[in-house]
Amino acid sequence: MPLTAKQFQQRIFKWFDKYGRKTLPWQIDITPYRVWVSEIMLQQTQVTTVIPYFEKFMAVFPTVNDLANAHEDKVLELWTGLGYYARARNLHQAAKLVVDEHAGVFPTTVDALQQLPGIGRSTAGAIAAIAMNQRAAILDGNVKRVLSRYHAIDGWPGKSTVAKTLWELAEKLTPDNKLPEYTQAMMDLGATVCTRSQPRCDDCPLQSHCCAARQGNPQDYPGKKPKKSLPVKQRYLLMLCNEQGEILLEKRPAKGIWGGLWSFPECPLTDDPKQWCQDQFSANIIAIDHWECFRHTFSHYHLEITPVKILVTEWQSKPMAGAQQVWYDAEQVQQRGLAAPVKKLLDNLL
DNA sequence: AACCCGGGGTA
DNA sequence: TACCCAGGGTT
Repeated sequence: MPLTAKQFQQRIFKWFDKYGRKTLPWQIDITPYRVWVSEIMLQQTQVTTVIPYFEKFMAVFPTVNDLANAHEDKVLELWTGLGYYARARNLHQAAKLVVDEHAGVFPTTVDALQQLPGIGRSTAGAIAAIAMNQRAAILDGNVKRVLSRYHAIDGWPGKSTVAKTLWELAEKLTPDNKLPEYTQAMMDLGATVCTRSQPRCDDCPLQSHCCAARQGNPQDYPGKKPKKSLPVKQRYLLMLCNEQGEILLEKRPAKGIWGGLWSFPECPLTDDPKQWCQDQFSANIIAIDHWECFRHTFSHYHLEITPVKILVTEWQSKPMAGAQQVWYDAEQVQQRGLAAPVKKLLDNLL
C-alpha cells in the first residue's frame, strides 16, 4: 500500500528536521525578492555555484527597487559565468514590472507571479510556498527525480504527458501547512539523498514505499531526454589590441547566444582573419598571433573557437549594423557581462 | 563525452 | 502541442 499524503508529508517533515538545509543565504531573512532571485539563479545552476553570486547580487541590489533602477550592463556583469543570460535580462525586466505595475510589492498569487518574465509554474510555486507560505506545488529537477522514482514513472519529464503526471502527484502531496519547510525538504532530499547517480536509498525516509527502490533500479528514473548529435560551428574570435593596451569588445544583440554580453568580433573560419579585419575595420595590422583552437559546447551545438590576437594602429572603425563597439582598458573589461570563454581569453590576454 | 536543468518562443 | 533555443557545472 502506498503512503497517504499525510503519511508522506510526516516522513518528509521528520527527515527535514534532522537533515534538511536551513542556513542557505536565501533561507536567512526570507523575503519574496530574495527567494525570487535565488530561485532564478538556481534554475540550471547548482547551490554551491549560486551562493557567491547570490551574496554579491544582494550586496549590490539589496531591494527590488535597486535592481529595477540598475543598468542592464551591471546586472549582466554580476551574472557573468552563471550562463543562460536571458535569466538576468528577464530578472531585470521583471524587477521593473514589480516596481512600475505592482508598486514595488510582489504579487501574491501563483498566477500573477507567473505573469512576470522568467517565472514559470515551478518558480512561481517556489516563491509562493517559501516566501508566502502558500499551498503551492513545485516541480524542479530534484522533485521530478524524487517523485518519478517514488512512483516509478516512466518516460522523460520533458514530455508533456509525463510532466502532467508528475505535476498531479506534486500537487496531491503538497501539505496545507509548513510550506516553506516542505518545499525546501523535497529539494534537499533530491539534492542530497535521491541523487542522480548513486542514490543513498538507505538514508531515504521514503525507501520502504518507493517503487524504484523496490524494483532495485532507481537510477533508471527519471527517463532520459532523447539525445541528438550536435553540429559543430567554427569561428575566429578576434582579440584586437591597440597601442594603448586597450581591447575592442562589441555588445552582442539581445536575442540569441550570449545575448547582451560583450564579446570579441567574430569572423567565419572560411575567411582570412587578417583580410577580414582590414576589410571590416580599415585597420593597420602590426602583429597577428593565432592561439590554439578550443571547443565550447552549448546545448545545441559545439563551437570551435580559434582565438587570434591582432595588434593594430591607425584605427578607423566602420560602424557595423547594430554592433556597439568600444575600446576597453583592462580595468573596464572586468566590469562587463562576459561569456565564459570570452572571460577566459581576456584573463589570458591581460 | 554524456548528462542535467526551468522558461521563453515559434510553428 | 511539439519542438527548438540557451551555457554552465558535474559525472
